[in-house]
Amino acid sequence: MKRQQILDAAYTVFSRKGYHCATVDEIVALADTGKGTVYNYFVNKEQLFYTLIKERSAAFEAKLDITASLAEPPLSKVEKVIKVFLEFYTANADLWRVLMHEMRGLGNEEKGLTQAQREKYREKFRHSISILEKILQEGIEQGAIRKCDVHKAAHGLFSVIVMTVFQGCVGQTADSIDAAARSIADIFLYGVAARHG
Amino acid sequence: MKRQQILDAAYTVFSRKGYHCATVDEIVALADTGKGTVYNYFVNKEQLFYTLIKERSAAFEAKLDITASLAEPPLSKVEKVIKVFLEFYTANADLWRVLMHEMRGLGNEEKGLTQAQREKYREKFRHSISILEKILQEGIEQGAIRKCDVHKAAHGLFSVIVMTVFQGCVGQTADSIDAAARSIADIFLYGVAARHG
Amino acid sequence: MKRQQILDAAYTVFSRKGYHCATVDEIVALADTGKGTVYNYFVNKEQLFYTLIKERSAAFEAKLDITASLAEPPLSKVEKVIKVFLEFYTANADLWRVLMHEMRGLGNEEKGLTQAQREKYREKFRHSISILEKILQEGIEQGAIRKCDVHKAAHGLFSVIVMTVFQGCVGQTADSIDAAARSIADIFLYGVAARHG
Amino acid sequence: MKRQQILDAAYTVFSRKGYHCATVDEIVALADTGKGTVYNYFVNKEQLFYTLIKERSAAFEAKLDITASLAEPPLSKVEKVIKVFLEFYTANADLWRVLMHEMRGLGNEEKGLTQAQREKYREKFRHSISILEKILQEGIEQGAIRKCDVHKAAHGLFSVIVMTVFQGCVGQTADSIDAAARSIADIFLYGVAARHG
DNA sequence: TATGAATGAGTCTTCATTCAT
DNA sequence: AATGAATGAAGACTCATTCAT
Repeated sequence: MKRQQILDAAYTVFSRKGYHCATVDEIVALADTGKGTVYNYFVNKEQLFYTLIKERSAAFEAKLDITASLAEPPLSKVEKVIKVFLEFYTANADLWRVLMHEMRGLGNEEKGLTQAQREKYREKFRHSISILEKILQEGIEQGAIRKCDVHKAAHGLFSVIVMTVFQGCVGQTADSIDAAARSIADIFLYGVAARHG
Repeated sequence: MKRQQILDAAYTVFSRKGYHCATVDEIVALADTGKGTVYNYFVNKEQLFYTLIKERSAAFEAKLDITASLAEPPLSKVEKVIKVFLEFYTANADLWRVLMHEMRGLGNEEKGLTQAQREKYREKFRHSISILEKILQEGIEQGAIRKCDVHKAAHGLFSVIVMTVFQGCVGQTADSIDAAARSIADIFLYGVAARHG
Repeated sequence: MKRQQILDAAYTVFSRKGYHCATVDEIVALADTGKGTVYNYFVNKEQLFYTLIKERSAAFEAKLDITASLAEPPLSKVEKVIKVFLEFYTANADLWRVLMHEMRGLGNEEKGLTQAQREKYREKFRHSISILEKILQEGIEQGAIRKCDVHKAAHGLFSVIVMTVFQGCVGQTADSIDAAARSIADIFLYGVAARHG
Repeated sequence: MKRQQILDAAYTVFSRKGYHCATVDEIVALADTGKGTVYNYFVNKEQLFYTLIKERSAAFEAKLDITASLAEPPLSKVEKVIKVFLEFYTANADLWRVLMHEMRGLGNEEKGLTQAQREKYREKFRHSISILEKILQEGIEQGAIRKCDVHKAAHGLFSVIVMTVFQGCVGQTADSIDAAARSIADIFLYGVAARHG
């Protein structure tokens, strides 16, 4: 119970302040617990952050895998999977923004995240993108998507999704997410160029 | 001279460590100067960071404006402007990643950047995106680009460019940038959907 | 307990060095504690100083009020109250000298004391002097003291007391204080001029 | 010429900020000169301060000596000498307040003033007080002043003068100074006690 | 298990002083 | 003589982490 309180508080504080500006003191105050308690459940600030990310993304990753393996026409599957992404990212936009920043840090091992830790985070993103690749590849094989570098295309799609969210272009309502998913899918699939003929 | 040494060192350290983990001590060590010297030229760490951003982006912004006002077919102008973006962002990827993170309201007013300061940074991005909008709008008027929400489309394009760079998908060579620009323009303009007829 | 150790050390260091030259490091060393501990109990150096003043003067102020309200002949009450002042000021001469210096608007708002803080300190002195005024006024009403501007006279008396202490003219022994009190009272009440008649 | 500009600026800044909060930068800015120039004329901040004190008090000390050796009735000589004090101290109140504070510092030799330096300052005050003693002693010998500890009495008188000034009870006009001198002389000579008979 | 007082390494920033021009 | 860029020692304050209760 205390553990969950701490994780919830950590979610709020990390989201608001970023990894470095978030202080254990603030998390503790919000979690209504003692500072020592945090260190009973988590070995340090970094591992608290990691645990938070892991637990928050678990359900999303499961849903992503399921969506990818549905039997469905490629183009509509693309839109569906975009929606799954948007649902998760809009709900966790702030925390994930923080995560994406911290992942970079070629910084020293002392501050910021450990190199090893960072690799774990990166793996998560790679997994997500590989799902998109798989779907695109499927589409190509079925002739619904034109031949292209699926890796780059998947990356591009992922980027647009993430940026759309991070730029605050999507609301949190189901409708808003639906509309954004359609809009992204439309541009991604058909481009912005005028079609002649 | 010392001023430039400091700015160069700051570029390296901020890029590697991010704004918070970068220490003045490290910048000073790399710049091969005394700590006091930094404070002779810059009022504090934040203003050093800001100056860095401003000086690094000046040439880029000028070039962007010029490119936007060239008389040229819309579609090829899109590709050209994408190239301008890519050239700048690949050369400054790490620092801009840091900037984009700090710009978010994260962190308290004390640490991190001032609210007022952040607004200045945001203005830079707004300007870049407005250039894209202008070009797209031009394309629509000339019938080269299909009607769409230019603001959203510009945002999307900007996002793809930035993300492409930040994901490390582009090398620093002119060839690599050319290829990436073409690839982004291609997907952005024509989408990934197979064209039938 | 640590709190008291810190206050005791702060008393010594502030008394010896003055507000500005006193360093937290030195206080910490003397208090035999860690630097962070100081900041657990006091928000900053200034508030540590203020707390010190407040706690040290509390007992004195209480005693002053009591002495002022005793039923006693005015002239002997004047001597008594002078003694109360001397007892306190001789015991805290160094720290109070520091306080009186800092109270002046000297120094910028950043360093030194806040304007607001200074006002609090000044209030303490105003209170002390008003007690003297009250006693002198009483004396005038009872015909024991000749009519004069009580505010100025109280100020003058206060000044003599404080200066006597600050000039180091009084020892710490009860006898020394008694003698000084009598001497001050004598000159203040009867002047130094020879009386003819 | 530069030398005098620096001394004038130093007077202003030391008076306003106190010894420690005054910065060489500020003095230099006010003196409209270069920082190095200060160190051409004065060996360091402390010696600049000392020089300032010395030059400012020279005329006063001369006048004091003259006044003391005038052939004049003791009581009126007391009032005259009080006036000399008041004239000087009201004109230099802020700087002398600063001086009196710095003189104390039992502080370390590093910051604040040197022990040796402090002794020089103290000597100045001792001299002033000894003048008062001399006048009082003269008065006693001539029967105008009742027998008392002249050292203590001189100290007391000096204290009242200084405090009167420091408390801001005296204006800078000749009239204000005259009035204050008479008032101090009156209380000092005749006391505040009612005279019966 | 829960707590929070204690800690000190690490950070930014200031400022008197020097010295080459 | 005049200058001001360069310097670094020193100081206030923060915060993740520990450990005794």
